[in-house]
Order: sequence, then structure tokens, then C-alpha cells
Amino acid sequence: MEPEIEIFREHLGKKGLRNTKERDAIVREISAFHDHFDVDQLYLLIKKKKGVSKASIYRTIPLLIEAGLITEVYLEDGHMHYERTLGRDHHCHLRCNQCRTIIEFSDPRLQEIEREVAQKVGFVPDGHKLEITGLCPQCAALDKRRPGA
Amino acid sequence: MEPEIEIFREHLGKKGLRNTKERDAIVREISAFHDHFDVDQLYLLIKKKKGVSKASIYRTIPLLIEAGLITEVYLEDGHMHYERTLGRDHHCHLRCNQCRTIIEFSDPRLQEIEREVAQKVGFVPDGHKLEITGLCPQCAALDKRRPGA
DNA sequence: GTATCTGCAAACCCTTTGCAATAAG
DNA sequence: CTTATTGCAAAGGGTTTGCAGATAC
Repeated sequence: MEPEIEIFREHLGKKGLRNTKERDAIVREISAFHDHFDVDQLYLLIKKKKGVSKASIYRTIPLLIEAGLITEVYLEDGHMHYERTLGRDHHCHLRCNQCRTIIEFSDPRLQEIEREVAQKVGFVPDGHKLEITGLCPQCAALDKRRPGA
Repeated sequence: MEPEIEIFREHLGKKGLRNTKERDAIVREISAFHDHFDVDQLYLLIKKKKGVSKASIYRTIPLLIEAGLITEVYLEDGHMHYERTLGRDHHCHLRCNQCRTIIEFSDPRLQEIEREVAQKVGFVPDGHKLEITGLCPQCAALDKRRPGA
């Protein structure tokens, strides 16, 4: 069994909630995404196989976040996106303002900054998100060719 | 005249757009906010004085962002918030998961990381946002007193 | 004069919720 | 058995848009 399933069941148990085949299906399909996804993508994938409703997906997402299996990703296109957390290195995002591509990266100094800054203001940190915006290599190259933009 | 007004008019000029009293009013009221605000707060403030419609505010916000006068702030409460940019040091946010308070901070290393990371992947950066989540001093103290939470 | 801008109200779209039926423990 | 969960469809709530009249230039 996927480790996600076990982790999620344990989380449900701790909260006095129940395990269901719908929740199993949702957790299983999330593992299939290797990058970002949104509710609609997840719904289409699950509906085909199992017939889980969108309402159940929306109701399950907060639980998945609490369990540490996914995190929210802001992509500035009007609705929420998510990404799998388990088994992936912590990383941050470079987002292209033009083509919206996301490039992932990680830098060990960020953990340090998180800890130090939090300590300075008496904050107990549990994570951070860094997003760098600008132009990806492709769009930057195109921009150079037509300087009037 | 506030520097914001001039900057905004110049931006409008460059894009072949027109200056209007509604846009002036919006820019002027934004300068009144010293921290975060949302469309509703701005609307209530402006409506009282000038009677600018919400639609015009929504239509003006993208222009204000382009002009570099405000930036979006994600506060995880279902709608977008903004903050003034001009005349403020660049800073990032510590957000309390419990009481939603925002603490601002800045760290010079972030500029460096932005530049280095971007260079590494061939990205042309134009800014970054760092958000650290966790518990603010008050909520952390309360949490200690009732360990069962 | 012409193209942009405004206000209004309706439309949109993602997300949440009430309810009756179902299922987990 | 009791309480949580599901699917459906309707409601919610922030944001966008069509349109006719007003206005900048």
C-alpha cells in the first residue's frame, strides 16, 4: 500500500474521522500527479475510474493539507492549485510572468533564513514558500528580439 | 501631488490609456492604506468620498500592479488582498496559522538568493515573495498552555 | 469626433453547504 | 446503532463582463 494511504488513515484516526473508499481513491490518484494539479484535473481523473463527486474532493482537500500530503500553490489564474508533498524535496517556484511556466528550485539557505527570521520576532515557524517572478529563459529571449514590448 | 499619481499617469500614457477622476481617486486612496487592504475596503473608502464603482476598482487594479504601485498578497481567506509598494522597503510576511496575523520582515540575503537562483536557471527575475507560516508569539504561548490541541 | 471609461446589473466560476440517503465502526 | 460521509443541486461570494451613456483628448 502506498505510504500516502497509511499516513492519511492515521491522520483520520487521530481526528476521529472515518476511512472511506472515496478518500482512498482521492489519495491514490493524488500520488499519480508528478507536478501541480487543481480540483478539476483531480476530479476528471477520479470520476473516470471511481465516480467520486467534486464535493467530496473539496471536502477532502483540507484534510490532505493537514495530513501533510499536499500544499496549496498560488498560480494567479483564478483558482487554487496543489502539489504533492510526500517524497519530494522542499522547493520553491520561479514563475514566468509571460508564459506562466513554473520552474522549481531549492536553496538550503532558505531553511536557515526561516529559522532565524522567525526566532527574531518570536514566531514558531512550520514552513515557508518562496516565489520568484520574472521571465523564463524562452520568454526573455523572445523579449530581446522585439525591444518595443 | 502625490508621486503615485504622477507615476500612474505616466504608466497610463505609455499604454495609450486615459486619465480619469475615478483613477485619480483610486490611486489617492490607496496611498492612505499603511498595510494590507482588499477591494471591499478600498471601495467603502472611495465610495464615501467620490462614488467610484466597484467595477472600476477591479478594472484599475491590474493597471496599478503593472505600474508597480501595489502587489498582490495572498492571505488564504478566500479573496485577494493588496499592499502598497511605493516608498516601502521590500519585505516578506510571517503569517500565523491560527489568528492570521501578519508580521513583516526583511532580510538582505533574499535579494541575493533571488539573483543567484534565477541566474542558475537562466531566468530574468523581477521580484520575489517569501512567506513563512507558523504560530505568532501570542498563539504559540496559548498553545503551550493547552498541550492537547 | 472617436475611442476609452464608467456604472449598473447580470453573468461567471470556483467553492461551500443543506439535505436525505448511505456506510463506517 | 450512532455518527460521519456521500452525491446532488442550490447557494455563496469574489471577480468579470456586456452595454449604453458619459468623458478624455
